[in-house]
Amino acid sequence: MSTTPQTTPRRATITDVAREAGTGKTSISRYLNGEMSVLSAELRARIEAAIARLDYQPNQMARGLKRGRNRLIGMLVADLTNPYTVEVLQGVEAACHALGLMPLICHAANEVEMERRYLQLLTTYRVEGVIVNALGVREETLRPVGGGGIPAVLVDRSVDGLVTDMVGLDNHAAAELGTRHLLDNGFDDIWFVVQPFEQVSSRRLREAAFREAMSAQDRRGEQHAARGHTVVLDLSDMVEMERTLAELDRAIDAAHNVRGGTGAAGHGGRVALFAANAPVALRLALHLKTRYGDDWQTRVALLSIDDPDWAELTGITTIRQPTYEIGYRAVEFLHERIEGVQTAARDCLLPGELIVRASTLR
Amino acid sequence: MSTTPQTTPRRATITDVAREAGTGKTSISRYLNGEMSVLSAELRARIEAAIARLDYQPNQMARGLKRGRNRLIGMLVADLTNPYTVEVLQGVEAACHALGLMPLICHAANEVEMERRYLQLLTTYRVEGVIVNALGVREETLRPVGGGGIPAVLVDRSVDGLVTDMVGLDNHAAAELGTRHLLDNGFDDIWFVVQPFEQVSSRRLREAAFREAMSAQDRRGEQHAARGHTVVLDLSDMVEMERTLAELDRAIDAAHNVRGGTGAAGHGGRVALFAANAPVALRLALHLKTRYGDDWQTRVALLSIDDPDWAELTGITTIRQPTYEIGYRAVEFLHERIEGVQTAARDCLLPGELIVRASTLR
DNA sequence: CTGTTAGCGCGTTCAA
DNA sequence: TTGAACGCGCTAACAG
Repeated sequence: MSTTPQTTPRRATITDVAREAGTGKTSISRYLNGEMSVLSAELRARIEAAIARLDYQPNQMARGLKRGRNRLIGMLVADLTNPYTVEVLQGVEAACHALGLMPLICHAANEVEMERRYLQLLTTYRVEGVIVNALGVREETLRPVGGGGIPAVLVDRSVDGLVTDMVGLDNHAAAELGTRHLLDNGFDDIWFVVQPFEQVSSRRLREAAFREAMSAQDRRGEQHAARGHTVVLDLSDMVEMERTLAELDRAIDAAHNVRGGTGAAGHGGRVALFAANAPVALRLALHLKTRYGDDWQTRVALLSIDDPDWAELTGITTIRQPTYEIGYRAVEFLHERIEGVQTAARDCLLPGELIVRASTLR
Repeated sequence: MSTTPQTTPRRATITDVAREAGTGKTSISRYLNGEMSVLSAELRARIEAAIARLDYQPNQMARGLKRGRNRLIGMLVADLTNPYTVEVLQGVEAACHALGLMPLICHAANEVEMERRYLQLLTTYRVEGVIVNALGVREETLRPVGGGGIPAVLVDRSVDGLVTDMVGLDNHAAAELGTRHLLDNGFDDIWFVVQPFEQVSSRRLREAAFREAMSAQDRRGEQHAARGHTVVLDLSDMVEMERTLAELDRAIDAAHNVRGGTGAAGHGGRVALFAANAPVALRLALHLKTRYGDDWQTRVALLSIDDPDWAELTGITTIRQPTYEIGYRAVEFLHERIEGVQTAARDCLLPGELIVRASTLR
């Protein structure tokens, strides 16, 4: 059965259907748009038959060109590798489905240049709006978007100088939640590990909230104050990353021994790493496993924002983001803008949920 | 700085630019298409200025409508949750970039109905071709595609009765590779765990190759023959899944005790589970962890086709698919078809790579 | 070198 | 109820 795939036999157009049905294009158009009340049953039947016979499917491009709207929206994501992104996408798709929109997914693969190109492309294809979860966009890149250009909604991160709707995690509350959890469980040293801030506002916000929660603890006058540190880990630069991890190792060693411990598990200060997101957490877990072996969790506790599916398997505590809802809300916002809503730019901050697992319990 | 996002001020068209530059549309069109040699330097400068002043961006929809090609291809995927899919996507994107194509990603989220809708939509948007990695499509669904319709390339799975190019893993070799590895490492009982076959050819092929490799072992007359079993695990039906897992548990218990062992680790028959893909492997790992605790790997070995990032963390042996290349090749095939290549339908089977980790070593 | 003309496939008056 | 004619934004064929 190795038939040769044959060449495409030019699709039928509305004109073909009109001729086949022995009528004009207008009637076909009306039929397609459901204006049945304006068509005699007889003509409708003929049109139906003609369409079926020709296997006709209206050209959406042409329709869009005509009516000036194509029901297309762009979804620009920075990293599909991050489970967070895929989960948000589910919400986006569900909402689009409900609202009659069609999402075009564009994956920048963490490359700023790609991002720029896709944004350009979405613009020239005249999508009605875009949802952007981007890495390095600055205000200029998004110029054609938001304010003066097509409607835009930002997800997870805001862009300096760009006034648009934004929806994402309540980063402040989430980081505070995680930090409090670690403090309540008696950790002595906590490292907040985050990727280079760059233009990503959520990273900065999470780190700031972490530091704030750590100093709030000081002022509360707990019996012994825990120490907080921030480490910036660049996942895209192997060499730099290894260097940072080695440095972290030394610091952890020092913390383990500071309270006169022998260095064995549970004898020195208790150490926790607070990963700002799942990719960081994964990298840390892999590193810790390499360094301490399979029972690395007895030496260092790991807590992460994001709840990738391996978290359950590894038993690390996480703060799960309401990803589905984030995506859903983003589309709702965008839809309102497309429909012409003119209110001031809105922020929608959704709460994270602490999922306690074995890793952070005493 | 809570400025109100203002309404879209109608984008400039080619006519606007022509007027602004004091010339005709044709010249603008020529400029846009890089036919510089046919334009006086003076006119070109005026056009350039006009374009900049109006921030003009050509409408791709209109262009596509005119020239009959829009450089768009559809990428229909069944499940973005599966890391395999995302990895393939990377290859697809790279190839598209290189060939000047624009991939529209459509995510069916494992729903056959979604799949149908997206396929329909891609068709009506007149994409030049589609890459399909689908769940339940049958020949009818893909009718508009492949043979008589727009060019199509299948990824990972073929569809009965549909004659098109296909690219994916060499399932037979991969399953055999995994099975041989388990046999060589002295496992006594091996369960091949796979999702319901449905229309997914790769599942069937892998299972068949597993069984074949198991019986080939018999004929080789090894000192003691291992027993092979197949389990179908439906991840989408929680109740059914739990039932199947409980059954599997009992069978494993029996195997553990069969050689007079006490049931303690390492005393009975050695047991391995061979997961047909990553989602199955994850589900199995979670279950085993629940049942046996953190040291579940001392009781049961896990091997999986697909190499998700938690595999390294958990230390399970895997067979990594050449995902990037699969995606890249798929686009190359499709591109050839779009350009009119007429050869018979081709199959491209790429080899998997065995990555041995602690889980399956004696 | 440049502009005019005629569509691409479709929706929308407007008159019949 | 029906259909002819015009135009959406753009490209291509043909003059000048």
